[in-house]
Amino acid sequence: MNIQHLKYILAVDTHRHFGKAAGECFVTQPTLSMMIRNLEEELGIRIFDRSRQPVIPTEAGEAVIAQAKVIVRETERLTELISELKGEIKGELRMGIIPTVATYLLPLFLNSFLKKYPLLKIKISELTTQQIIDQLRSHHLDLGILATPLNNELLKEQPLYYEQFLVYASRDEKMMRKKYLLPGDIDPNHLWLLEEGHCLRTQVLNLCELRRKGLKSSNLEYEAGSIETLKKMVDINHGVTILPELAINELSEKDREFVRHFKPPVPVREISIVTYRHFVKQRIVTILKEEICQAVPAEMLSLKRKKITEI
Amino acid sequence: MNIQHLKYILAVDTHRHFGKAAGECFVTQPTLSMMIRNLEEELGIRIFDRSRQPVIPTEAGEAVIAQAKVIVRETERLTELISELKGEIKGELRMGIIPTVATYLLPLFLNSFLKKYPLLKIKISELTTQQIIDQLRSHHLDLGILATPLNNELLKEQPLYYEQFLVYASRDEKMMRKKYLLPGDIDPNHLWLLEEGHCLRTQVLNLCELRRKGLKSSNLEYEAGSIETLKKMVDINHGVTILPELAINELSEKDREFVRHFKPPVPVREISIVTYRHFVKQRIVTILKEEICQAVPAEMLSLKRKKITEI
DNA sequence: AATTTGCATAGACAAAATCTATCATCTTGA
DNA sequence: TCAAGATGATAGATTTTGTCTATGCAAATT
Repeated sequence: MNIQHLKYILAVDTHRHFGKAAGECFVTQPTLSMMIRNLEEELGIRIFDRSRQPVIPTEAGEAVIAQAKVIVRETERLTELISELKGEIKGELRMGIIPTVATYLLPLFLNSFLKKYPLLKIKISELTTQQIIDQLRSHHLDLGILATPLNNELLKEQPLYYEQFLVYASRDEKMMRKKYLLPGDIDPNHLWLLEEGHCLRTQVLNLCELRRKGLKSSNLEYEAGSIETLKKMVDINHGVTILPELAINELSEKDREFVRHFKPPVPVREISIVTYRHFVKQRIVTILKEEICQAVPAEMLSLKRKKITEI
Repeated sequence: MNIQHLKYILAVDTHRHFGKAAGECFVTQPTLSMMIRNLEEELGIRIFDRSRQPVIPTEAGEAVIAQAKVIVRETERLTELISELKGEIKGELRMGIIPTVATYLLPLFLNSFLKKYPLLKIKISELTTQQIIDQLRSHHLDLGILATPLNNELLKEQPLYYEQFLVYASRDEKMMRKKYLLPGDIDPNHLWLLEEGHCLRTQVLNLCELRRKGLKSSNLEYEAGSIETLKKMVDINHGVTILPELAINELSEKDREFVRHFKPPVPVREISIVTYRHFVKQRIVTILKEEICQAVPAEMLSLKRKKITEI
């Protein structure tokens, strides 16, 4: 039994067809048939039932295929590891990123990063924090970029930057007369929030020490799906919202009039690269980290006069 | 790269000597040298530093060896799985068992079990509950026999039997005049306990609703290392102790005078076979379970008029 | 009945793994 | 210091394994 045998049975399992499976393995159909028959003889069990069309795995075959998948996956990890050890920056990097970071961070570094490492294929998915954690665990993602700390022993967090929360409000909000605000200055009944699932929503609730109950219900209940929408709600319907620093940087000169800072130590969210414990492409992560840290404003890299908001 | 290559590098890593490693792999030294050189060329990295004696892995080699171990281990699991699928009862079964069970349970089934399945090699270690859980997780054990429930999602528990707790006390204990006892009848200051680490100790403390504080300290502090010792302490120094049912079965006719039952529902401990989630030798476990259930008294198999004591 | 589809078989060939014999280098101790 | 021993590398022969092309056979389809 060798790894090739296992790849053959996985291909047949996938295609349920010897000819197509052979094509995927870049061998002829007789070769693949022979190899699988040899393996079945060596193991002493039948893996596929060829009497039915399309072929299906036997009951025993199902179990063997499941374990074969584990082995093939681990050999792939070995080749990734070796590529990593040789300092090669290539292959595939599957990245999960929370939406409230993605919109503003990706444009800052992605293009130059792709140009610098043309052999690296990057797959990005916008996901919630929980989805990222799940998919790191199931090996569907290599790394996540999200707000930390997560307090999960199986995950490794490498902080990237600390992003201020800022207040964006309409002119008629009382507090807008002050220069520096405290969380208590915000009227919870005028506060626009993101919809459930966004960790930014939870952080804003924590920051304002609200649990979102006992609030007066107005004639409009609306929970925004993006930061862009939050801002528009303030522009059109008045009220107040809390935006992350990178979103502010994109505002026009005129809109910045409606931004107020918190009083130091300013509340921030910690944005980190998160990987699973035994992750092998550590070098790629280091490079990615450097690239991002160069792309964001330098003052965001330190924690001076800042205070991390829990998720 | 194939599995054989990986086994070769693991052998060299183990022996730090090409000749000995070749012997372990049942090939000649030139074959092994050649294979490893081929692999190193294919991967493009040097795995062993042969300039030193004995040979040592390079830094990169250490990482490759670690991942190779994972792969080889998973292929071993595949062959175990296949053996299992073929209904063969052979190979190695590494079993962890808590001491308070081992002493009394093993003699009941082990000999006949070994005779029935001569191809099965059984390795038994007496370990604490925590050690068993750790070693199941690290794959150093295939299964554990211990008191449950453990409330651990990664582990699968298959209850074997429910073992009564019984009181063994010297004649001068007041409660010995009653026929059926309640936990409250036991004088905590006269109670002999096993040393820390035994789950039986914890269960006895739970049963008597003690946390072992606020007790008068006598001029003798002694925590026993085995049930046999507990009994002797009662015999010689008077007092009371709590023994599991199987230990009672071994007492002489005379000693049984000093045994009292609890009032129904009698407190019991649940003894189970515990395996790790993806364990493959499920059939062997089934057989073992049947064998044990035949060996213990039939009335221990049901939970009727019994109540499980938490650990 | 003829055709197509899908897997198995046979024989040839090429690649690989392994063997025996031998070499090169380094260490050790008389 | 130099021969002996230990250790790994190299060379060439041989066996084993993997793969190909060509073809066979059975079942499904037209």
